[in-house]
Amino acid sequence: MHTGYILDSKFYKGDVHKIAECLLGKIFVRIFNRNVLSGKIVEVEAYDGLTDEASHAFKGKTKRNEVMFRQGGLLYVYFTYGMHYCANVVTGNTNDPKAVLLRGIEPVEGIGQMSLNRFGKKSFTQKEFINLTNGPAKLCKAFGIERPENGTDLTGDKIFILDSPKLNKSEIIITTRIGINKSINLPWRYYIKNNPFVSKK
DNA sequence: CCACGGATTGGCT
DNA sequence: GCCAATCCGTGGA
Repeated sequence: MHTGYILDSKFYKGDVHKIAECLLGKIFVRIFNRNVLSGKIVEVEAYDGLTDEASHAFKGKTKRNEVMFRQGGLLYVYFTYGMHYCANVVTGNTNDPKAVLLRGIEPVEGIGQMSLNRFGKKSFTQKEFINLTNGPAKLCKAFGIERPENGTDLTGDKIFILDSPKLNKSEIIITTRIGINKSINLPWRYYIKNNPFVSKK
């Protein structure tokens, strides 16, 4: 099944930017109805509720964003555009609202189930394969992540991330975030060069 | 109370 | 490239 250790609470307590970059190449795992769904993280963005106007937490704690204000190592799931869920890894300590948005994952295990979740059918074309998880809302759909998963402890046994060797600097692109209107010049987006499951160039 | 827009996606021009 | 879909949080009257 898997190799590598489950990332522990210490990992998630660190600096959000370092964690964002470190998460590239690691394996995101969800146990879904007894099935193992997993994939390699290939694209992320960092959000800092204290200094970053684009962060959901910038204006303070609300019912929606309260998970971001808790300890690092939880999953922050939010609902947007009336139909989509997106998932973040919460980092840092209590009342230090920082998180890493998962924007692209390369499927590894449970691909048939992911297709079922995403398209309502088990088989898929080559084009649909890329389309399974190359976006923040797409990957949530494929992994079956919705409102009940908000606040899930990533050091538990339902959703967790497996360690993997550190990537080479030359494999990583660092650039500005996408889909936002504020703090648009911060270079807080990280992705793996040439990976087809990155949402956009 | 109402209007507006969103860390997106997919379909159509 | 443009825009509708569709819920919900936020802000102003």
